Amino acid sequence: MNQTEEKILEAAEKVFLKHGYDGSRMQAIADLAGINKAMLHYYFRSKDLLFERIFKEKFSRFFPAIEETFQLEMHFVDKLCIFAEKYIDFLIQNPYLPLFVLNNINKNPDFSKNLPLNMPQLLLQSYLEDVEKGLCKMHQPAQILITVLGICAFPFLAKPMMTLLLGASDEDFFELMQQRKEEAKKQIRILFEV
Amino acid sequence: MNQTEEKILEAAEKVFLKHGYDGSRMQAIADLAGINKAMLHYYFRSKDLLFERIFKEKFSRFFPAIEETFQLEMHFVDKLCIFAEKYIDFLIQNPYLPLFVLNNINKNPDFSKNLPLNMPQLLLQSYLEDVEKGLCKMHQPAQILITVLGICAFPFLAKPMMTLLLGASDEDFFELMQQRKEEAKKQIRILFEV
DNA sequence: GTCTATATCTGGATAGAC
DNA sequence: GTCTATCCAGATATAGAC
Repeated sequence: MNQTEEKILEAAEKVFLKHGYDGSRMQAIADLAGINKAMLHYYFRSKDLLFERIFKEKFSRFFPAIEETFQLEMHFVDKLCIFAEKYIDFLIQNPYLPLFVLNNINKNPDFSKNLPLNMPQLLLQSYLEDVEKGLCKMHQPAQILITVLGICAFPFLAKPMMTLLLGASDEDFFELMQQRKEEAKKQIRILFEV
Repeated sequence: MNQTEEKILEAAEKVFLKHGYDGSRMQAIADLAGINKAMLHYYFRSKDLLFERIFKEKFSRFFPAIEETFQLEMHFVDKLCIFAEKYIDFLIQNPYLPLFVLNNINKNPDFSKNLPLNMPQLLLQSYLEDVEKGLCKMHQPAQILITVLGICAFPFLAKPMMTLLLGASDEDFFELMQQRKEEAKKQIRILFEV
């Protein structure tokens, strides 16, 4: 991959993440990359393909490295806590990611194959073991998944609303997210630990 | 407001909510309303103004009728529970609303005036009273706000992801949301009640 | 108020020189 | 590989008849 291609990808990522597919202009990407519009087509043929390239990469990163976490030898709730902390740290670095992924996930119907579909399985298995041992409260697995992801990801989805509601600056928000890591772990323990 | 105008608004709402501003076509709105494209401009001048009309209405409804709930005479946690149940019911009727509002909230910078900015105040006041009485656990108010809204709204933001991850149908999802009401109340009590 | 026809412009994509 | 110039479809918006 040469330098021009990389510059394009970098620019496309920024523009698409901020404005979405429909709101993005090839001209804007070219300008940001400091090259000509024709180059975009030379390297990626079409807007569609360029977008798909960006989306697939972002999508795969949105589904966090949950597998490695859940293969560790520890209690289910401890795994959830480790996951939450790592995930929030990741989202602090990529605050636009959740909204971008959720907006576009339904547009391309053939992304199922990229999905870590064993993720719910891994989670479920680890969960059931600890329920049996009496280490973990009984919940509906789907609700646990929603709840934990929500605790971590919702603040980033709601960032513009929150800064407005609370009259907070960007710095305030990121400070709040630093604290959110401890808050998340506390909540997870209260909710799921026996 | 005559019948044509209403049909347009109805159609515009559906199209904008589903495709967003950039992804929506005036032609699509006209088709859905069963009228001509020119009529849209006759009644609303431009796409921008039509969109703004829809967004403002949706935006004001996204901020739930929290005021009336929080003026009731009861404990803070009970208020949260009532709010959660009402709000999830509302979102079941308007599942696209959260994503739509969060996507566009940053685009129009002058919506601050429409904001129920006394909402955090009302919440805070009720909260502090009960903390003092020892009825409610100590938390950071901003974290409470994020958490409660997240418990209710995140599932709807994540709907496409969830149905994909869980291999669920639309019916399954709405069934899950019905159960979410009880789950939400349970979680709120565990998290915030002494 | 409602329609058809049309003007105008924007933006993705291509041709072709270098 | 990189650029300039250009094509062309599609979208908003308007003109003008009825």
